[in-house]
Amino acid sequence: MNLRKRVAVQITPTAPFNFDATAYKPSHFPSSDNSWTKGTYWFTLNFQNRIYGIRLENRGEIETPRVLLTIYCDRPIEGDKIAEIIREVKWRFDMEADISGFYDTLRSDRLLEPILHRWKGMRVSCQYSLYELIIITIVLQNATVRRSVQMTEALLRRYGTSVRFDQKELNAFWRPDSLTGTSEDDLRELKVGYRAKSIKRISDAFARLCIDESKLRPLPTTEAKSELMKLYGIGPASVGILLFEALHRYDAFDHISPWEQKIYSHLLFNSDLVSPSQILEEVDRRWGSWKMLAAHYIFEDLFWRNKNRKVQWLEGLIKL
DNA sequence: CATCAGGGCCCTG
DNA sequence: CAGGGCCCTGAT
Repeated sequence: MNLRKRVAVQITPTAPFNFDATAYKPSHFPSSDNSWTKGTYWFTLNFQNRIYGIRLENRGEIETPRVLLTIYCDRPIEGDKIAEIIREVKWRFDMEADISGFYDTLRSDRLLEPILHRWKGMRVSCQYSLYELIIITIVLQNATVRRSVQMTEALLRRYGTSVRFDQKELNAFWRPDSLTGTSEDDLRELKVGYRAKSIKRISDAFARLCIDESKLRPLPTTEAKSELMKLYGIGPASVGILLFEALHRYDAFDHISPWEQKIYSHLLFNSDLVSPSQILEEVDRRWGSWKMLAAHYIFEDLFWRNKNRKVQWLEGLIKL
């Protein structure tokens, strides 16, 4: 699919805004629906039954942010569509957030202080819709990163749409109702294993509008959480990711997986292994309602440093 | 070659 | 509430 029509709009996020740290997350596994180089981020957007290519370009500075948004489509883009896409993109990259309280409150935390400085203006962000992020959390379950990548790409190749725009070739996610005629066995052929059941049942739930992202966004966290947990295959680990990344709940931190436990044990206690409950108590005490955003800063900083030059103690804790 | 765990979750007893 | 089973893969 060739997306030849385009419209460009300028966006002004709230300051401080760190473009690259917001668009590109080194802790996330790579996938063919997005691409990043310093100052530019491309991704596909399956939105309101239409497929778009999006390019974001940094046209400002951290304290005077400006982003040029270019929308690509295979047909002319109407004005009301443009407005809705702008609103959606602003939301997904948390561009209108005010996190000054985060910096003010946690400035004096010894572990965070240098990190807040290095990554000032980084926001939680997720280029995906809620449904798409759910698929990501499903393929993360009980799998190494390499296998998660394999499953994602297999699904995108089979059910997604390949689009070309701005000399990029990326895959767009399918819509939930695209899997209506698909069986679990069809999905299993893509080597997703027992996750086929979750993918099928969750896609059906979204297709039947049993769950609606726009209704979930304004809900109190506890309610949003219980709605999401009703989905087959979504448990405590996945819901944490969803609440933070898709719904921007900065305090969504009440579950720790074994690999994260090792990292927090090292960072917070300088120890090999501290119990999850002790870690949860400590992050709540130190970072309060900002605890997941704080953890996000720490993880992205860690992964970024590890990408450039291997962090010794991290070796062996994360399997790729 | 076999065995096992890996960025969980569901179900059972 | 603890623990077994689940798909598949690469590591050992």
